[in-house]
Amino acid sequence: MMSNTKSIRPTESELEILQSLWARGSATVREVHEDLALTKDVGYTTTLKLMQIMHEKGLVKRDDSMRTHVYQAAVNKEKTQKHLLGKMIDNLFGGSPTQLVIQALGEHKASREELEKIQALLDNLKNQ
Amino acid sequence: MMSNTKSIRPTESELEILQSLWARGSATVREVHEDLALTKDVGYTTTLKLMQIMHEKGLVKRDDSMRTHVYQAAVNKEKTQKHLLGKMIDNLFGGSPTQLVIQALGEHKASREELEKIQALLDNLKNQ
DNA sequence: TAGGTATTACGAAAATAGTCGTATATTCGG
DNA sequence: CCGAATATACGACTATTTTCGTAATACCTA
Repeated sequence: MMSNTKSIRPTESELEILQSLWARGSATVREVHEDLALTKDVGYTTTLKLMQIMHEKGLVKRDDSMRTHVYQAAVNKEKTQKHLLGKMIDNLFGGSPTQLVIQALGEHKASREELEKIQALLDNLKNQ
Repeated sequence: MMSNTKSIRPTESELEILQSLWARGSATVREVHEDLALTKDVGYTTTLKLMQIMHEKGLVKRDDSMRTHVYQAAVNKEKTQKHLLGKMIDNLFGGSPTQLVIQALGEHKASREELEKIQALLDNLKNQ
């Protein structure tokens, strides 16, 4: 194996698009654009252009056998999360994932249900 | 109160410099540059220029009463961490801090001691 | 004190991101 | 069949970030 050594470096805007694609599975430019338009004011052709660039970069795949192309993320969501999380841990938390977790838990509220989920994971880690 | 509504947006390079300043407390351009030079290949005047720009932006303070200026971070480390963490949660984890915590815990090993620290925090959150 | 070294200031180039207008092609309703 | 709506391609422009060369100045030391 050992295929994905190349570093994943989506930009801010590219991440927004990837989120839409991850959520939808596959989508047209228009659909993605409608997602983006919910939170920011941007032109359709801008979204189109970005997705074309992402296609060149290999961040997305597309089926262009139809007039309306259908896109999919070409990078795995969890891998990307892992990658960028690792970068943030290095860049901002002096390499300590724990520090990051503490900050995240301390600052951003989680529901009881979510806390239980984390507890379960934690138990699991402790029994190893 | 209510002073810091302005958004903290250090770039990648600026973050590297901030890390050096946070670690050192205060430092000259040369010292910061030596830190950066450990991990990347960049010219001295580049570091200088960046720090000058950061000064204009208000990301760093400096004492220029001496010929050799002495810099300090002007933004709080924890605040910056929080801010960027929040952005990452939005951009990459669909707004769920729990997802981020789970990824971080799952992927990056923590020592037993660190797990205990997280457990303590978690207990605390649960009793509220 | 003269010459080499270190420091800051500054301008400008190079690289990267994000924006959109316009041209062209396709589809679809009436 | 025609016109409106919708899609892609593509170039160009703007803004931001990163890079560094060069000049001016201060410092140090032999």
